[in-house]
Amino acid sequence: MYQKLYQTIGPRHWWPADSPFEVVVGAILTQNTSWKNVEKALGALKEKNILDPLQLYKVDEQYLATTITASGFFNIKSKRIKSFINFLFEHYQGSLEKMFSEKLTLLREKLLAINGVGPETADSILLYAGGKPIFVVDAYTKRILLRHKVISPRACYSEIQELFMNNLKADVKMFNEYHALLVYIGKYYCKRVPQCRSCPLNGTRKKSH
DNA sequence: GACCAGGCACATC
DNA sequence: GATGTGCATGGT
Repeated sequence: MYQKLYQTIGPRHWWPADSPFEVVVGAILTQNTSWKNVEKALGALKEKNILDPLQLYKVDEQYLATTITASGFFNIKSKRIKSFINFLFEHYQGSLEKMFSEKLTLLREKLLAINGVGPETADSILLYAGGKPIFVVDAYTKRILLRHKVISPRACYSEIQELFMNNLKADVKMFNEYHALLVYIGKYYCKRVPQCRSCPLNGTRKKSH
């Protein structure tokens, strides 16, 4: 799959960001959110000159929330960005470089312990900001593998991640491109299946309001 | 107006 | 442990 994708589409030059720190913030902002909206929020942070560890450490959580409204879930994401920043200062004097000098498995555990950082966010940070050999699994990855009947609908994150990592050599460049290519084709060719409006099973889920 | 987007935490059973 | 739900904006 990787060879075919890479040969036909070519390198994706991921992650789209000017710095490793921007990758970290983007990884939190993009949780269940389209990248277009994330770009707006990142632009607003740059506009206010607060897209760096120290500025975000000093900034008020409420002010941060109003700055990133375009990305949606802004109250919760403001809290999550603050959680990460506090972690960064508490353990690494606000330095991403120091953070990434930590042993990979230990750092992953520490990242997962931060409120608001789950497996995909942690792995995105490790691979795309830290250049660590870890495979990122996202909604597109799961959906594509599901359509190709490579995994079961019940497959969990670690199960899918191990499928890649146990069968491929730990190559940062390849992991980077592979995931980026999956997202690229997923956006165009592997959309969610539309629900059938007339199906009586629809509407069983309560509408939020 | 409904549906969707590069998740995650938490309540409830 | 599994399942359901809130979080929210902007594009189609």
